Formats: sequence, structure tokens, C-alpha cells
Amino acid sequence: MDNKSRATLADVAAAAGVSKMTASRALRGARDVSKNNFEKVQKAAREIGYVGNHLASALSGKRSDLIGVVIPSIANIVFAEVLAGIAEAIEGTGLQTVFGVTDYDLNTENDVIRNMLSWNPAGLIVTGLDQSNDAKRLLENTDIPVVQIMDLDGDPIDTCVGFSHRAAGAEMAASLLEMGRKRIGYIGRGVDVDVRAKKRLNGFREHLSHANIDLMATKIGAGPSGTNIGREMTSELLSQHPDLDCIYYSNDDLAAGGALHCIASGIAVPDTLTLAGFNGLEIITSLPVSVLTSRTPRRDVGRTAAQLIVDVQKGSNNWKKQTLEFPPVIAFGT
Amino acid sequence: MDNKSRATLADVAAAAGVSKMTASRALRGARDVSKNNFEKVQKAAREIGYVGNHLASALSGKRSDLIGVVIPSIANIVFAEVLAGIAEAIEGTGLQTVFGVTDYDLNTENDVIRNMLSWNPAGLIVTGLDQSNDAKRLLENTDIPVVQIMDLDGDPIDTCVGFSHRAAGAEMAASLLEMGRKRIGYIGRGVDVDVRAKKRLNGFREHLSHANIDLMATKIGAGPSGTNIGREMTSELLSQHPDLDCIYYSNDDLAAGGALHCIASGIAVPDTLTLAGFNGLEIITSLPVSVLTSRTPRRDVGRTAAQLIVDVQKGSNNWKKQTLEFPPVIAFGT
DNA sequence: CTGAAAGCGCTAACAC
DNA sequence: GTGTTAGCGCTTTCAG
Repeated sequence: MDNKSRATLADVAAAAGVSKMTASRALRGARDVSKNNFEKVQKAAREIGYVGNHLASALSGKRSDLIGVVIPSIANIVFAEVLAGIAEAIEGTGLQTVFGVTDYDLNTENDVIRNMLSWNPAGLIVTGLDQSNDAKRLLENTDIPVVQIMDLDGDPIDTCVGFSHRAAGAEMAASLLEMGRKRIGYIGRGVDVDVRAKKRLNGFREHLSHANIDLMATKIGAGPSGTNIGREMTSELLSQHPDLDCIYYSNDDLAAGGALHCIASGIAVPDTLTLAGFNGLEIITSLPVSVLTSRTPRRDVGRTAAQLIVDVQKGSNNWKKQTLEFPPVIAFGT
Repeated sequence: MDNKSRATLADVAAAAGVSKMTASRALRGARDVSKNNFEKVQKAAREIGYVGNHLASALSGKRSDLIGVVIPSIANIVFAEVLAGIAEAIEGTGLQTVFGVTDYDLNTENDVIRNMLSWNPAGLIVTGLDQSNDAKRLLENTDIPVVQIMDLDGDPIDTCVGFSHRAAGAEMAASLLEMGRKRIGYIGRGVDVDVRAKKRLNGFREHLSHANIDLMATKIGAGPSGTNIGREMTSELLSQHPDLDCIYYSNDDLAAGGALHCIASGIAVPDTLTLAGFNGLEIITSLPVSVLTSRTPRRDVGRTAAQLIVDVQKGSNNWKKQTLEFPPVIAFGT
């Protein structure tokens, strides 16, 4: 934390012996600048150690090189992977990601979205379709590209990249029924705040009810999911309902915890007890037992969403409202 | 993506019948504004749906409400958790996080840091002490607070929050020797690019050599780590060296994969084979076997680093260069 | 191809 | 308390 005020464009221009405008043009690319001046400016900038000021250029140019990303939680590996996909898409474009975390709270989300908009970002990526009315109005009235991701169940504001959680739940129910499972339990975490988990559960239940089957037992807790809590909740649920032949989890880490409980207790998975999760986390694939999951292409979702914004920003594409579906695939982890 | 140009401060001022300055002051807090005008402005802003423009205020005010964060990878849960700690610290402060990913590449890191600086952030959080010379110069010459995190082995540029990887490796070696382990192997991923993993390995080896012990076998691969690849590499290493009584991994997810291999192959852990990882990831704690790890307080590191910046930004604290150590704790996961 | 003028939307500094 | 005057550092526009 030294105390030198940074060199400005004017300094570079003076050093190169040209006007600010020529310097500005030369620094942004050779367009309409003589080769001679271009090199003089580049050299001067390098020698001075010119860094530039995005604030000024963005204010002047009406749009910044920032992509705003709104996610419910960053500690959740799923959203970290979405961010990884976004980072992949913007690599080398000069764009950068600002992200805000909502903690699954609509008011916080509202604040975060407002805050994002005030950076005049090149685009906004928001998780889910279920914003508050205020936030929706904000997003509808902005003229920057908005992409809602990771959900398709509802009314998109603008462009939408993701999949239907309701359908994912229903399809998992169908798979389990097909495997002959009848005594089915459910274990979930944070289903009260995580609307997408709730949509999966609803889709799951609905499909079961078509086959005249009810969930035999459910165990739902508040707070983040994890392998540990999954192990605990599984142990508890099974001690109350030892006759279950199947458990559906709101999440793969819970399911992995369930598998670890079964391994420790000598319960045969998937024969005696079939476990099913959601997301296709890596841990599922390295367990010594087979756990069913819906693999979600969340990295692709992030990459695609960001790419759409990168394309408008580069001018290589016109924006149009659209819905891109990346359906999950049901499979055993192993 | 509509097409309405946003309301400005001037619009709010006009609607409230006051000057821009009064409006500006009222919107930033009641300081030096009559209650009457304060409310008129607030009301006008709400009705118009005023959003504000961070670019303009940051340009004018010389400093933005952005915290720049430079991390090697976001898909790695460890750095996601660092970000979670940062998000925790800045919650409710109005600050936001811009992050850049370096992919463990010094040139990319250099670009990312340059890019960050051009946003005039309130502070910069950079992973590690081993930047390129150019990047170091950039960081030394800036007048914003810089915090280097997650490493203490080297020369800090400014403030530093983290722990020594060399010491962590040495301590793990000490623990294993104390447990009577002698035939020790090592499995690592990306040790060529991940300088901190390399420091741990060096510390580990050095300590062993003091006891006149050499690593019996090492298996090092390029690319990201994960439970799956950990399982594979363990299987391979053990088939070549079935007599190992201990394996040290560069990372907990590799170690977890190793544990899963042992469970599947009926190898008694930790009695026949002791496994040791690094980080204290959650998965380690829910495995049905005991795996040794160094628990790193990475969330605390993130939170602390961000808090330091929040404090200067709020003016509640003067910046001073310091080093804050958050040593990892060695323990069995279970 | 180059430069001068004007202004992006806001706030610091100074008047009143 | 409130308003006025100057910019922040850059780019857009328009003239040469």
C-alpha cells in the first residue's frame, strides 16, 4: 500500500507526443492509427507502466466489461462449477466476473441485483426464475442482456439456460419405479429455501402418485447439505423405517453420505437399498457402491450463459430471447 | 433486454425539487440533510426506480466498492470456500467481489491483476506469494491494500493471511513417523504448477530425511485432483508397492479416493495402511475409515483477509502491513 | 489518420 | 443545511 497516483492516458499521450485520442485509439487496437504512432504509444505505455482505468472507460463508453453473476451460495460446489464454466467462457475476452451471493434469500437477492446493475455490466447471469417481483421488474426494465440459469420451471424474463427440476424429479421417480422400488423414502436439506430442490421433490411425488405410490417416509432438515449430515439423516431414517427399499435425496452429497452409512452398516447398495441423488457430483462416481443420480451439465450451463453475453459484447451476435435446455441424464455413478 | 435509459441522480433531484448534491447526500445517508429533504429524496428515488451508477461514483470518489480476488481455480472447492469466507465478511457492507482465475499460470495471473487494478478496487486479495516479478511490481506500486493469502513461505508484498505449507508438510511427516510409519509413499496431482503443494511435499521430504527415511514411492500426475483419480492412482501405486504402510497425498480428495479404494479392496485403514491428506475437506470426515489430514481454516483466511479491507474502507482502521497466521491442525477426519 | 471539445454520472470542495 | 463549481479519466462526436 504505497502512495503513487497512477499514470493516466494523458501521461501516455504526452510521453508519446500525440493527443489523448490517438493514444486511446492505439491502446485499444490499431484501428485508424498510423503504424508509427501506434508503436510510439505502445512503447510509452509500457515504459510508464500504464494500467488504464476501467471505471472511466466504462462510464464514458456506457457499458462495462463486467459480467454480474448472482448465485445462492458459493460454498456449494455446484455453483462453484457454474462459475468455473463462466470463467472458462470469458477467459481471454477481457471481461471479468462480479458475483453476489443471495443465501437463498429474496431480499438479499434483490439488493445484490440492484448493486450489480449499478456497475452497468455487459450482462447479468442470475440463478433461477423465482426472483421477487421487485427484482423481476428491475431485470425487465434493464437494457442489458439477462440470462437466468439452472431452472426452466416458470416464466423467464429474458434468455434462459438450464433444465426442468420438476421433470428431473419425475424422471428419477420413473427410473426407480422401473427398477421395482416401492418403499421409497426422501431425505432433503434446505428444501424450504431451495426452490429448485422443492420442484424436484414435487415432480418426484407427483410421478409416484400416478403409480399410486406415496413416499413412505421423509426427513427434511434446514441448513446446508453435506456428506456428513447425509450419513446421519440416513442412519436416523433407516432406524425408523428399516423396510425402505429406496431413498431419494435432494442432493448428491447427502446421497454419498447415505452410501457411506450403508457401507459402514453392511447394507447392500443398490440391491437391498437403492440410493438416488441429484447433480452427478464427482464423489458419487468413486464410491465403492452404485448410487443413482441425475447428472446436471452445470459447467456447460455456466459456459453457455456467459458465452451468450460475450457474443453480444463482441458484437458478433444479436441478442434474442431464447431458452436453451440442458437436460440432466440419469445414471448410476459407477 | 429492453431499451430504457436509466434514471440519473439529476432526475431524482428534479423530482424531489432539490439540487443534485442534496439528493446525493440524502441517498448516501442522512448526514447533513434536513429530515424533510431526506424523505423527499428517498421517496422520489423509490418512485422513479433509481438505481445509481457505481461507475460514476467510483470514478469521482477515487475508489470503488469492489474487492478484487485472484485465485488459481474456482472449480477447486478449497478456493470456493475462501470466496465463501470473503462473501461472509463483505455481506451487508455494499462491497462486491470481482474475481479472476489464473489457472496456476503466472502470465494469466499478471493479466488478471492488471485488469483488477484498473477497477480501482477497495482492495486486492491474491492467492500465494509467488507472483511474477512484473506482477509483484504492480502490487508494490499500488496504493490500495493488498492481501496475499493461503501461504506464508516467502516474502510478502504487503499484508499476508495464511499458513506455511512447508511446515504443514513437515508436521504431517512428524505425525506419521510418530505413529511408527516407515514405508511411506506419496501421491500428488499438479504438483508441477501448484507451488503450495510442492512446498508441502518439500517440507514433508525434508522432515523424513532428518529421520533418515526416504519416500519409498511417488506417483505424480498433471491435472486436477479428485476422488476418482485418487482411487486410480492409489490402486496403481499399491500394485507396484504392496508393502507401503502409509501414503501421503497432495490433497484430501485424492486421499478420500485412496480410502475408497482401500474399502473396496479390503485393506485395513489406518492399521495396515495409513492415509494422509491435506485441507480437511468434509468428505474425509464422513468416510467409514479414518484418514489423517491437516485441517486448513480457509474460510477464516478468506473472511479475515476481506475484513481487513472492509475495515480500511469503512475508515475504522488504519492499514498496516502485517502477517496473520492460521496454522492447520493435524487430525484424523473421524 | 488526427485532434479538440463535450460529456458520461457522480462527489469533493467550497461557497452561501 | 443547501447549492454551485470543478473535475475524476476516459470515449464519443465531429471537424480538420
